[in-house]
Amino acid sequence: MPEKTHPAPLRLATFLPFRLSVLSNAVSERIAELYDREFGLSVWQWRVMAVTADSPGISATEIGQRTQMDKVAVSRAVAGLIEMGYLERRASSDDARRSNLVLTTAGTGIYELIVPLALAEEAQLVSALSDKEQSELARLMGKLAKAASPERDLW
Amino acid sequence: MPEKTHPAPLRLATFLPFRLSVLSNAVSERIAELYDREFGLSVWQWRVMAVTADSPGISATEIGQRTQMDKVAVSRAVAGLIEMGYLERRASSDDARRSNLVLTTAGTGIYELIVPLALAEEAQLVSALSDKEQSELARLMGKLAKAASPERDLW
DNA sequence: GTAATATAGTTTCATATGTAACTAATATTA
DNA sequence: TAATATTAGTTACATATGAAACTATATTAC
Repeated sequence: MPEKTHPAPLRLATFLPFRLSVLSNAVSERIAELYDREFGLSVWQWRVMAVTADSPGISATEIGQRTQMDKVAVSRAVAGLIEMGYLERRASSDDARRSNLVLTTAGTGIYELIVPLALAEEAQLVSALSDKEQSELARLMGKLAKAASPERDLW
Repeated sequence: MPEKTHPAPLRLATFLPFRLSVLSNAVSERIAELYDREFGLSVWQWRVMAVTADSPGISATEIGQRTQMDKVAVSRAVAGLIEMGYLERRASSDDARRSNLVLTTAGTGIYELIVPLALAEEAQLVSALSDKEQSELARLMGKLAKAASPERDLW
């Protein structure tokens, strides 16, 4: 008489999507502490600031591509930052639909305040790993990202 | 005359919290495709089902601990699953506040349908890595999780 | 040059989520 | 054992989010 077949078990604790999600949240929480609690910025506002600082005059669409945010999220983050006085919209000479975004002086100021704190927090976090382990982790994450989303370049 | 000091630059694309978040989303999306599109389950309902399948009679509080969900999220996921007929609430004999949750026959049915699909998807994803790389990734993630959240055990 | 199509970005609306307040039951302590 | 504090879980409210519709401009096809 045939045995009842046992389906392959699934333990959440070893299931990659779950582990990644929990780890990502735990890491983000620590950094968010900085820009959120200290400066009232959301993750998205923080991302927008980062790419704008890196590429002044960037458009909302480009921001979306670089941050993996959709255009609505970008629009809202930008609106918030402008309201706070950290970001400025400049008319584009060649295309009236797009605008060129730049950090204001105030925006640059708080951005430059946050960056070293964020980098320090990150450094402290990864200091649990050796240099070799750090680069190995980065490499493996890269491979996985490509496997998960071969169509678009994740970063 | 002193040079203007350059603050350490921050490139989003190499910033760990960003990379983790984007990777986690990309991976989750692929699996969510299965339980969401096919069966109309949210991530949280799926997590609740997974731990309940693993531990029939579990309480909402325990579910929260195992899934890293807060009690409100658990409450809502449980309510939804009950409404869909996948989960059943049983009175606890010794403590009238808590209830013992179990999957219904229907719930077990669809859970056992999803599990092999989810595991197959996960397997396909990590097949981009060698066995050695897979276990190395798991190990490094574990170390990082402990560093990010030493107080509570993430998984 | 004009009609049709596509793109940049915003707004609207319905739903999801987090925080705090709440209810009911149990445990503590005096 | 009565009063107080804790715990399990739900509800209410305010805010965040995603999808679709919309506005304005630019591009393409004819």
